[in-house]
Amino acid sequence: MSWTEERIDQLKAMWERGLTASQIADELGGVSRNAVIGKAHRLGLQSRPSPVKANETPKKAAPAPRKPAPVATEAETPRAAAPAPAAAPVRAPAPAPAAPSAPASAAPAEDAPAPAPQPRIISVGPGGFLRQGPGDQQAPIPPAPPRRLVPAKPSPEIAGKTSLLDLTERICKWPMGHPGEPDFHFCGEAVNPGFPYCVEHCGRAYQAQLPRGTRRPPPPLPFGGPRVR
DNA sequence: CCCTGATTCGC
DNA sequence: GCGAATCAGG
Repeated sequence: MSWTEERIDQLKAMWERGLTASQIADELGGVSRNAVIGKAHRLGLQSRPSPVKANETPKKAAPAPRKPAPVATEAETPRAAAPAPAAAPVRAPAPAPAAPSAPASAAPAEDAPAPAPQPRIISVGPGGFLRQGPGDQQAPIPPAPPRRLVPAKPSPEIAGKTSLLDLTERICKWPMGHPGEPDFHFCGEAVNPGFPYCVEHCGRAYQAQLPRGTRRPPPPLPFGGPRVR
């Protein structure tokens, strides 16, 4: 597979929607998770909260000398120049713990040496909209209407259920409900190793065939029959 | 173990 | 440019 313009668009959209690289990968198909990540980086899409990127401590030597430098001879250049330890990157979090009993209008503290620039206090209203003060209107708000290439919301009934997108090789794919119904989803249990279903549903799916003539209630099947749950 | 994203580096 | 291999945190 190659990165056609269309596939790149999908990648961008999904990446920006916060889907994981894995999800994106098997959604696009034909590419690996790594390919997706690699492409994303090359595209300049960058990092959403990465689990492994939290700390930026420049301590210690190179973290991953992938190439174990070919046998360094003793003639190794004497290294004495220690790179400047880089002054602490002045981070200005200014959490501004609003003192409960201190009305903001109170003493302006005339001699306050460093009245840390009070961070804009914004709040999030219902629907995720940012509330802003009257004077806060920031003109250029280009919320770049990202084209939804995929349904934005799965419908509330599905929330918390195992949807098609959640299926992996180790998730039970036994359908719950009927396809097309609003609450149709999948079992989602851990799979019975080597099977597409969990143990319970393997029991339903795989039943030894008894000799002909033996009257038995037909085994409940995933589809077709009356509701199976 | 599983997952995640980041990075490196041979192709 | 691509992506497997590897690293590293959760």
